Amino acid sequence: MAIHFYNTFSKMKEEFKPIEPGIARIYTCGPTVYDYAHLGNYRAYMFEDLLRRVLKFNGLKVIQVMNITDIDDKTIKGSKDRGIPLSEYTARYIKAFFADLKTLGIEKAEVYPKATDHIPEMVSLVKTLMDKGYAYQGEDGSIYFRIAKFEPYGKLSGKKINELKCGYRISSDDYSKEEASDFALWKGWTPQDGNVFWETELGKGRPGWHIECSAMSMKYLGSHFDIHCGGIDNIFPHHENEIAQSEAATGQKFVNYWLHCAHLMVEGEKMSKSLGNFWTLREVLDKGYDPRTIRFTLLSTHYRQPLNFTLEGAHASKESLNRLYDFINMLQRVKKPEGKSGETINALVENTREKFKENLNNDLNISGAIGTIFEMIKQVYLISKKNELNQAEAQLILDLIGEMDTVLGVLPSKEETLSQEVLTRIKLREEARQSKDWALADQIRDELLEMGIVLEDTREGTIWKKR
RNA sequence: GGCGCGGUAGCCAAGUGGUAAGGCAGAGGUCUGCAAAACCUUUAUUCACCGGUUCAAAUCCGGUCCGCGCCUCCA
Repeated sequence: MAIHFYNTFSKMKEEFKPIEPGIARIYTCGPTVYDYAHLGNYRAYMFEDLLRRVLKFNGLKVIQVMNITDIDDKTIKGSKDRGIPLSEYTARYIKAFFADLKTLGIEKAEVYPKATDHIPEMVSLVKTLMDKGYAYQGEDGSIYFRIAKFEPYGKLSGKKINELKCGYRISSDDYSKEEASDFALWKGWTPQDGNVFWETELGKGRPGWHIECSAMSMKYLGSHFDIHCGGIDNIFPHHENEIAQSEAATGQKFVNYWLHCAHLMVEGEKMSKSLGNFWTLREVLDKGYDPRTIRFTLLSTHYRQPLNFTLEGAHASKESLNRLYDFINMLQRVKKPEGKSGETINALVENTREKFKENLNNDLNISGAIGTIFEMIKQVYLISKKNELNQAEAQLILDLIGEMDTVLGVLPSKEETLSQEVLTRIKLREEARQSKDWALADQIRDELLEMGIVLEDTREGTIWKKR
């Protein structure tokens, strides 16, 4: 089944054809580790997680590279303000970042290169650009990319250089450029940088922001690879600049498919640090939401739609997942050896699998894919209601859900257990119910509910679940 | 101003030519000792608005209104 993605470059949905059959090489713009990442950042990483999972679901091997930007104005400022070395300052945020990824169930990329570990690669790339006349050194010692020489500049973002508003953030280094829109490949050392600098063939200084992505993606994925992702705000200037640097240096096409996700909104505005309206993962978890609920919330809206994050929405996600979990519990309790649903279940499972995949392969239509799961749930409940479901069929459905969860990643990783003490209380309640001591039975049920354990009395006896 | 995305029920959200998925929330009912879960019924004669194309439009075309993003920190 063909996979289609919306390519920012062509502004159209295109069939995905990997350069090397069977392998998808992906570069995803990662975090700048000057602070804790916020939910908006994680929306982007969640989208990239979905992308890699869907590719794998289709049987492709994925090689994903995600950079860690550990050198820029903000990290330098942060380390100076705290009076600690840059690497020590960034280490805590790198650690927090990986911890959050784990919490959210985001699969690890194959490579997480740090900018500071790749200075030689960047220097070499800048030298190539200088040799080819695409870069020049300004009076301030910085090296700039000569946009005027790269004719296709603007082809990703649809911007024309002469129409760009002049930046309002004109700093002294702008007087060293030939054109205001030229961007820094290498920044000459200034006193503000303190002891953060590298002595290289380009002089004393540090890399510009964009060059790391070109140097590191080419190192790990080759000079021409399949997919490059990021937030929509990276289209310009970041990705535009990456194309310019990379293609000017190698003379070949940099990336085939550019995928960008829309922003996470909060009360109608994008969540960002500069607006001060951001929530970290920890803050949301502290409001009592399960990590899987947050994962599902971030995942369940199509990546090109702005996602308005609200507590009401998180609640809806939580209840949706509960419906799924209850359904799984029900299937696990089916013990009937015989049944007469036969063909119906087989057809339903096949059909659901097909539609699920079809939706995902249509530009990662996760909302549609999730819809197919809940449609199936309803159908299966109707069949089970008539007591026509047997154990083998229940297992078939459980297997399908397990398969689909390789994409969703919302099922609990291991079975939950109760303490002996709680099990004893449940047993006591059973006895109370036998002797129709409803007061005691209800009291125990309320007691356990306080502890987050829900009891349900079914035909086959009492079952429990954690909520 | 330039470029881009969008407006579908109380909320979230699929659906790109064939007669409105799904989730949450609400109401009534079945089941239950009571609950819970599940099921049934119910909640958009209609997809921002106005024209047009078509046998047929939420979907295509033109226009209008509104919201959001980017235009050198940003996921």
